[in-house]
Formats: sequence, structure tokens, C-alpha cells
Amino acid sequence: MLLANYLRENKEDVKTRLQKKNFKQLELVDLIIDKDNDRKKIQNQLDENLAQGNKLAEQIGGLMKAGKKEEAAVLKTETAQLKEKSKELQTVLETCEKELHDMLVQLPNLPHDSVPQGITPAENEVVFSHGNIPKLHDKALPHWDLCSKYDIIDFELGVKLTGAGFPVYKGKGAKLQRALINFFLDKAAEAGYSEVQPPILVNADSGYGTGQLPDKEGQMYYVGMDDYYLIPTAEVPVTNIYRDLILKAEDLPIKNTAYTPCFRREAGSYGKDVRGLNRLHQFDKVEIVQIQHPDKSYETLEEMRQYVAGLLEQLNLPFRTLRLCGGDMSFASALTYDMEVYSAAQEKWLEVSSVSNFESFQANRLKLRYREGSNKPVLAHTLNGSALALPRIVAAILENNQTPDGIKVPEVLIKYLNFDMIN
RNA sequence: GGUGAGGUGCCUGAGAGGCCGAAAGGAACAGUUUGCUAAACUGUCGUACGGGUAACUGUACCGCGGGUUCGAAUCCCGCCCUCACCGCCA
Repeated sequence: MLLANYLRENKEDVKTRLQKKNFKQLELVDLIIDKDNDRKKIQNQLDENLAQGNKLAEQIGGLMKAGKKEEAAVLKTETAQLKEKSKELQTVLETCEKELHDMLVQLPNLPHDSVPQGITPAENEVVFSHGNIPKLHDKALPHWDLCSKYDIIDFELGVKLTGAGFPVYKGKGAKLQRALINFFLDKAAEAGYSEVQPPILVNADSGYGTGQLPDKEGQMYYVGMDDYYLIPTAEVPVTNIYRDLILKAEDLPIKNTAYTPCFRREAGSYGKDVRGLNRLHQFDKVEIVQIQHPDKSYETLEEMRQYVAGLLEQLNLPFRTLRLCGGDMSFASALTYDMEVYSAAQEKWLEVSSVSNFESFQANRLKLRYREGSNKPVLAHTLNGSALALPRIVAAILENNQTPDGIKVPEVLIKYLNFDMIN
């Protein structure tokens, strides 16, 4: 959520930047400023009314104590009118504030200057690529066939237990999952991230804090009996740890990592993109989250992006880094890098990580602030990234490393496994 | 699920209709003292939204929402949450 004051002070700049994000209702900016002006006016009136009432009440108190009951009674009649007026103004103010809020939450975050102009994924900018696209042997298979050939991931069995998109990992497949999770967590710890194990069900307040609610309500699994949501990403519980806090400037940056399963309904997804591991309802992910001083958040974003790239290099997967164009970015992000690995049998790029700087957009909702010395609290910047999401990494490993004799395990994972081939 | 207790500032905790944005202690911060550390002393020490160049100042907030009252942290009603014990159970 953006701040009304910021819009007022940077009106034209805000509009041009919103346009870059392919946001069309620019008139909303003016409406918000007007509404905020109304709000101030109403509050002024209300405050004045209440102040008068307070003053009268004080006088009445004094008179009562002095035993001047008649004089007090006269003043009492005055307060009755004031009270009615205040009540009226209060409702008007509440309506006004609600309308203002409802408009404010419709504005997406403003894109950073470096965000490329564009509307579709085709306009994303490739900023880095690494590794060679492997040449597979003649009988190479897509990962879903490899999964059943070596009996490591069973999609049909998942359907029996739950439904489509809930695979069962078996034998070496299950071990590979554990190895990847441990590898990612160990690397994050080395990079200074402190590990947390948060709940994977969260309440509505947390959903609002990171912005999944209200917009993406339909994408989360909901436990109605207790009013909880299954997390779509560890970002939700981990970032919400810091909701409603005022941190000290010297505590920044805060670096957390968490492994959690993630649950997404993926309502509206269909077709070839959902085959095999490409799109699941439940998947595993290690997330990195940072809370940073506004002056340093872009430095931090670059560092996080390098960190994720390093993981992919160590896994020996060909990948590329995209700087997302305005139209392809998420609502809350100011700058996002996507990492895509090449899946050689499917012959396509798969998104395995998204690293974003939200600036103060999330922090405003979270009321996550920091204080420098004895200054007023200031909104912090939040950043997060996948490091990494497992399924598509697994898909790429299986496909790219396949040989006629089996699938070679990436070297860095061998110490976590007691085998080097899936066969 | 049952019963009981309770939700006050960074923490502990007092306040029981006006003198309360809230005692006291602790923590933290700044200063004095000190060879260093510590101690002692002094001071500062909530947030939000307004007005004002500023000093300052208005309003709201004692879990949330309503009510009573000229006036509510304090009284009344409803809700939520936490803790303890019992039951059930990993």
C-alpha cells in the first residue's frame, strides 16, 4: 500500500510510474488525494468538536465539586448537542477513511527506474545467463516419464491420496527432496540467514500483512473451521514475524530463511504447463527474507539475486536471470528478478525463483518500521526470494542429467545422499 | 470439550469514574563521575492522525466492538485472545 502523502507530493511522477506498470486508472491518484483532503477537513471538525466537549466536561466537573449544581446543569444541555454532532462526524470520518483505504489498496507498488517498459513476459529483459544447454541422448525422456521409469515420484498415487498436484516422492526421489532442502538451508546459513520454522497455517491478519488477502484469497487453501489459511509461501509467516514492530536501525538488515511446504490452489491454471512437476498444489521451498534500511535495499536485492544464481551454478543447471518488465511484475513489487532453469527434455525455461524488493509497500501494511536514534519511526523495506523452489529444480536435474544408464546426481548433493546415480 | 484466571506502554506491574497518556521498578538511550568495566547520580524514554517554519499544540488509543455518564483504562453488555488446571491425544 502506498502512502497518500507520497501521492500528494509526487503526483505526476507517480502517474508516469504507474503507467509503466501497465496500470490504467490514473485518475485514481487524483481521487485519492481529494479524498485525503476531505479526510483532513472532517477530522479537523471532529477534533474541534471533541475538544470543546472535553473542555465543557472539565468545567462541569469543577462546578460539581464546588457544589454549583445549577450552573453545571446549564452546561450539560450544551454538551448534548456537541455529542450528537461528534457522533455524526465520526460516522462521516469512518466512511471517508474506509473509502480512502479501499482506493489506496487498489494502487500497485511503483516500479523502480530500472524496470523495463513492457506488458508481456516477452518484454522481460535477460540480464544474465549461465551454463550451456545440454545435448541429450536419443532416448531422452521428459521428467514425468523419468519419474515413473525409476519410480521416484508417483503422481497417480498422489491423486489417490489427495488429488492432482499432490505427488508422492518415493525412495531416491524422497531422498533427493531432503538433500535439496538441506543443501539450500545450509547455504543460506553460510550466507548469514538465520533459520526459522514457522507455522504453515496462518491467520487472516498475516494474510493481510503480506498482501495475499484480500486479492488472492481464492489462491489459498482455507481451513474454515478455524479460520486459518495454508501458506502459499514461507514469505507470509516469516515476514509477519515482524508485523507491528519498531526495530532499531542497527538491527538491520534482518535475514531469515525458512523451509516450508507451500500450498497453492492454482485456480485457473490448465494445459501443458501443469504436466508433471511444472505446477503443483503442494511443493517444497526454501525462502530467504530480508528486512533492510531503505538506503540499502537495492544493494541487498542484487546480493540476493547473486546468491540465488550461485545456488543454480553449484547445482550445475543452465539458467538465466530476467528483470521483469512493468506489466509482468507482481502487484506489490518494485523490482523483481526471475531465475529460470532450462529443462532440456521439455525444451523450455522454468521459473524457479523470484527475487523482489517490495520497498515499503508491504511494510506499510505490516506496520513494520525502524527507528534511527530517537527519530520518528520509518517504514522499513522488505525483500524476499525463493532459494529455491524444489519441483522445477528436480525436473531440470532429472531431465538434464539423464544418461542411458540413469540420472546423475549433482555433485554438491552427493554428500547429502548415499548415492550418485538414480537408476 | 469443561472449569477458572487474566488481557494496561519495550518488559514487570499499579490504577477501580474527573487531578490519568497513565504510578513505580526494570531495560534502553544521553550526560556527570571514573584508569577500564561496573556502580552511583541526573535527564530522556509510546503510537497514529491533524494544525504550526518552529517552540508548541488539538484529537484518538489501556485486547476489540457497543452502551451508561457532562466525563470511562476504571461501570454495564457482546466478542476475541492468552494463560492455568481437567479431559482427550501426538
